[in-house]
Amino acid sequence: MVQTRRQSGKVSIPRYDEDDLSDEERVGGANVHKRRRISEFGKRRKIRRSNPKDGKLSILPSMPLDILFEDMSEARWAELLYGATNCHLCGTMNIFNIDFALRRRLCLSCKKTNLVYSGKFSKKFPEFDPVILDLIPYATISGWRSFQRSYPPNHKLHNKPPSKYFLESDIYSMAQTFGLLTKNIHMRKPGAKAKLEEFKKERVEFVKDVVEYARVCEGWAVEEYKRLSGLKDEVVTIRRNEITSRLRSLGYDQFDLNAISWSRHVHQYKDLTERSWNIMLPKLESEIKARREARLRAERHQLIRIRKRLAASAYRNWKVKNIPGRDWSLLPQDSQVLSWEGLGSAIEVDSDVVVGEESFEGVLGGLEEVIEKWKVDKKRKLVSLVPVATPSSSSISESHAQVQDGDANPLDLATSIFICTRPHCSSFRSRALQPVLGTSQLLSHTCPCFTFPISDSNSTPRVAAPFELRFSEDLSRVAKSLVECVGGDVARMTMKDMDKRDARFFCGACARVERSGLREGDEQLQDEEKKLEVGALSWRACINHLMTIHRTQEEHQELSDFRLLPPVLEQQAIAQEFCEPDPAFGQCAWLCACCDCHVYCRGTSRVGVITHVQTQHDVENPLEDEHFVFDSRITKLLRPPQVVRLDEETLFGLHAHATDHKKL
DNA sequence: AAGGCCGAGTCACACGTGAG
DNA sequence: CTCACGTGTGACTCGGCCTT
Repeated sequence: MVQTRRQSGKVSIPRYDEDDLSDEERVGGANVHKRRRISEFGKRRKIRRSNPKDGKLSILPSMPLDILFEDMSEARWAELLYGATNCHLCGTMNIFNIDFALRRRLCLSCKKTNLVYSGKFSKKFPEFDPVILDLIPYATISGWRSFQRSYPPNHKLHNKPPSKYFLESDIYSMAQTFGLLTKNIHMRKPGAKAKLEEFKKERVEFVKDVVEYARVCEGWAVEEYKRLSGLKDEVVTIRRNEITSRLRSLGYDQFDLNAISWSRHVHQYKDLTERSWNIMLPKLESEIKARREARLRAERHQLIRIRKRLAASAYRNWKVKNIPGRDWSLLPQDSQVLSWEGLGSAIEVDSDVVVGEESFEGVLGGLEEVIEKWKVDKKRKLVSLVPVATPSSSSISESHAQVQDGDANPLDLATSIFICTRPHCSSFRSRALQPVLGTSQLLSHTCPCFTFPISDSNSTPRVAAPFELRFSEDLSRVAKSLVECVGGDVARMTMKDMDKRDARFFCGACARVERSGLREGDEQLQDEEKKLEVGALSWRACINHLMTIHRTQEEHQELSDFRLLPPVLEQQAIAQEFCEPDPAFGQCAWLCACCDCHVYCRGTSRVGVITHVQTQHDVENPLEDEHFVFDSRITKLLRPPQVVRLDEETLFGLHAHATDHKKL
């Protein structure tokens, strides 16, 4: 709880005794001592007034005093309205809310402790007659709310009369008077009963009038507050206009003056003096300077954005003119090209130079050479990542970095499998890392691993994005075992060769799990039933199988446990595949041949690719195999493998192979 | 369920103070 | 005397709790 100044002992509690202070004394009567006490408190209250006459009785006519009560003179109203802003009960300062029904300034704290809610009266004062509540003026706002509760028109409590809160001292005082009158009745004093009835009637009338007049006064107070704040706004506006006109005459731009009009030096409820002007001027000037710089920065930023859009448009036109659509995916990203210094220097020229699309056309002439160099460098970097297996072991000692261009492209080897480890990379699918296979896929990989353009020694080195495209030794080893299974030359067999061979493998690890399941199941199984069911996997599906099924499991240890199916089963699986409709067919194995002819990318549906060709390449009636193609590699990767039955003999072969492998 | 009670947190503004 | 700045505190709001 916050301690008030009175509570902390800084302020003594003033007395506010209505009875011993006459109206005359309140507004300048003979009691100098009391007047000084009030005026001292008055000093602490500093409600700013533009006109020194404000706050005196001269403004009282604006108060609706047409209904004046005998118990409350004009002077006392003036004291209530414009007197000290201390709480009339505890003396706390800065109490601006006046309760017009109670005719007192009361702080929230006093309201909380001294107001009695009518609903609690009988419990709090069981010995008092509840009738007396009708004889006491009441507040309609408690100390817990600064407004009266109101309900929407359709609410059942919409017409509920406001809650009543009575001042505790009023209750005691009324109880005393009421008690006296009833006592007279008990004493059988003549006319006592009539006197009580008369008193009650008068008081009820009085309360009614007080409460009604309080509503009028509250309305006036709201209007008065509005009027005063309007005056205040006027003063603030005059000050602001004066300051801005002075600054304008000093040569400052209206743009920047608008920006500082809400500055705390400007937006103040104070008259502008020469002294304050001299003090604030240097501060304002530095503020204006900062604003102007910020504005110029923002304008420049906006200009650069517009120029970048123009440059991007010029680059696109250049691509259309010079690069066949199918090679676009091999080009650097637009953002990379925009930061290329050829375009960059045209974008960054001074703001007053007019830059149009044609400003970039001349520069773009030199772009092709830069891109060619970049592509060569990119390929060289990737090739350098492909390790060369030495004859003695499968460990990596050298790389293909020095391989002559005449040799077969190492990136196309079946064993050259890369993985992009960048989070949210487009090659991510179903949470498992997706391998990046083949030259075109590698070169069109969209992650900004390769800085463009390649930095020459004299240019400033750019901050490169972390290189996250990595040669995957694990997967490469698996691919190597697959190549060996089909009797291929690991150093020469390319991905295309593997696709052409189109062999079918099965996963040894999964087969062993299947076999142990059978063993535990029933010892009495027939020979036919002892046969294992395994999936017939293409070489690409093997890689996929490993990435999705075994990547997180312990079997991961036995990476290269894929085995070639016996020729009979292989033929059987291929035949089954041929007979059964491919569920992936028509779904997501279609590629655009216009922008991505030989480049692997995520396939889409047939309808999707047709729409793409129509909208992106302006082909009205796209033709299959000309504008879009079906990529069977994707279906082999995605479709569920055909199930073939493996006999014990092959399984023993598998077992022997595995133990042999371990011995080696 | 209505409606008052009550604590906690935030905001705006008046006051105190010291400098010029 | 005027002003800037820091501080104290009443006003206000919100939301949960309690009573009727």
